[in-house]
Amino acid sequence: MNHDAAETRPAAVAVADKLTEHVLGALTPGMRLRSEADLAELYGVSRVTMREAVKMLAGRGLLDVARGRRAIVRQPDGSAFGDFLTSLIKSDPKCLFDLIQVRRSLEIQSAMMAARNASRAGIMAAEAALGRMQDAALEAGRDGADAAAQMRFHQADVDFHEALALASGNRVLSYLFEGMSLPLRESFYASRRGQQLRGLSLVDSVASHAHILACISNGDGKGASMAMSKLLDDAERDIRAAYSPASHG
Amino acid sequence: MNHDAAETRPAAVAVADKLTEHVLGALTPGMRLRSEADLAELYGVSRVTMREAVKMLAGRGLLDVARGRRAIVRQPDGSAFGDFLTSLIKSDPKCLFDLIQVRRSLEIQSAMMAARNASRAGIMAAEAALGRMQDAALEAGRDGADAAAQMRFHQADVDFHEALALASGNRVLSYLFEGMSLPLRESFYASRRGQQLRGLSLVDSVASHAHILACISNGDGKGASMAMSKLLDDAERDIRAAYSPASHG
DNA sequence: AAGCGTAAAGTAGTCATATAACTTTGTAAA
DNA sequence: TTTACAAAGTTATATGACTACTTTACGCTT
Repeated sequence: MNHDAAETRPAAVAVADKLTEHVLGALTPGMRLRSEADLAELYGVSRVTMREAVKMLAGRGLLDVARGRRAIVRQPDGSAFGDFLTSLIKSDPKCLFDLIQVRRSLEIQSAMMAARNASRAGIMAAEAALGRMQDAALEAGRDGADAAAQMRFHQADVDFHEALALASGNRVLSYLFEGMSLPLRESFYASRRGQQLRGLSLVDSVASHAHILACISNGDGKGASMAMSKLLDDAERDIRAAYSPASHG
Repeated sequence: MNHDAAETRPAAVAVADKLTEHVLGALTPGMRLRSEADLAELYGVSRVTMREAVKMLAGRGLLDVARGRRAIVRQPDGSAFGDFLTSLIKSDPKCLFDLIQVRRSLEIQSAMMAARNASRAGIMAAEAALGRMQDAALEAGRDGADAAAQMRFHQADVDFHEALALASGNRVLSYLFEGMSLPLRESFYASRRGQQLRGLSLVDSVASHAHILACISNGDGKGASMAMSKLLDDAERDIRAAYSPASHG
């Protein structure tokens, strides 16, 4: 009998859906797919069509394809979300501020949950990131315009917040932060520019982060979330000041 | 000078990147791309390679491709995020609870901001969704197992929360809720099953939502966020009860 | 026996060409 | 003006060939 009753979708799309289901249902990250030729025969399409289906999955971030070797199933990560945010902000830069607000509430949640759930290893990871922040802050402090040190500071900053998300035990939170980190990098440098006019320095920022971590390791969720809230309020104020033309005379 | 110095990436990937940049930089949603043949010539690759590049962008959700008509630039929406969440939960169902917690903090943020920023039109949209919730709740109430009415209720529920996000003026929030709605649908039905054993009914849920909306239209952000927090606490409790084997005897 | 290098096989990447199927457009008839 | 239909535009799919890279296997050297 007829198996699909007038399939209207292109074969490549139909095959991509079947392949997606197979990848998600029967395969785990790191596993290799069969060769394109095998898959093409398996799904009853040509190699060209099969390749288009694979490319759609690759675009979605489900597969890693490389020359000469069979495609492998990707570990889930925040890049799909990050790509979406990047294109969104590129098409409407105002969304950067929307993102900053979203980040704020997620960070507060993250700090709260980390205080409740963090393991000793999780706290140590955050401490390590904090140490790297401190090192970079001191280096950047000696030379106010040390771009490399500022970059290291920002990376350590991101690492700190991702360590907190990891310590919270909430994987979705981790992926979200990972995805946000790239689009947010831009706003960081804007805020640094702003902070040269204003008060807060990198060293003060380290102290604020240290306070958050102290609350977390004491299991003080309320204190951690309040401290995080204040940290991000300050950061947002600096970013807005850096972007708005009103501040400087 | 030489422009690519031993290009190691496949041509399809390089072309996809260039096309992405072009789409994001020079085109707006709704615009049509040139024909594949034109693009292939423009980028100096064969039609096959060009099609693979286009398919990658389609997989990322940047383009809508259909047979016979040129590809059009998609309006940004939450589907890329939703696809990611769907595959994540499929590969690890525990992440559903992580998502529910993330949703909780975003909803609180949404309610708070809606109270501050909602226009009259935005509030009316939420009222309309609330009306549909009420209608569906009453219908479902007459027949306790009316699956169609429950489905309408859930859709209206989603509409209500998306209306709030829209009213908040934060586009990122809107996209996030849109993306979460599908993966969360599953948890809704689970909680309904739970609620047949427990107290809260659909009608009570409508009342809770109405209270939130009342706070928002009064500009009471604190009240709105507290009410939202309580609503979602109850919802999460029901969902956990429905999923855990411990509750029922 | 162990290590190494090279040949062979496996695999993804790219191309040219042909044809089918669908959409849009232009034109002529009602 | 509306409808019907033909023509052009465009995407979808297949076949076959060839290239370039990766992995594997085999035999040689040490």
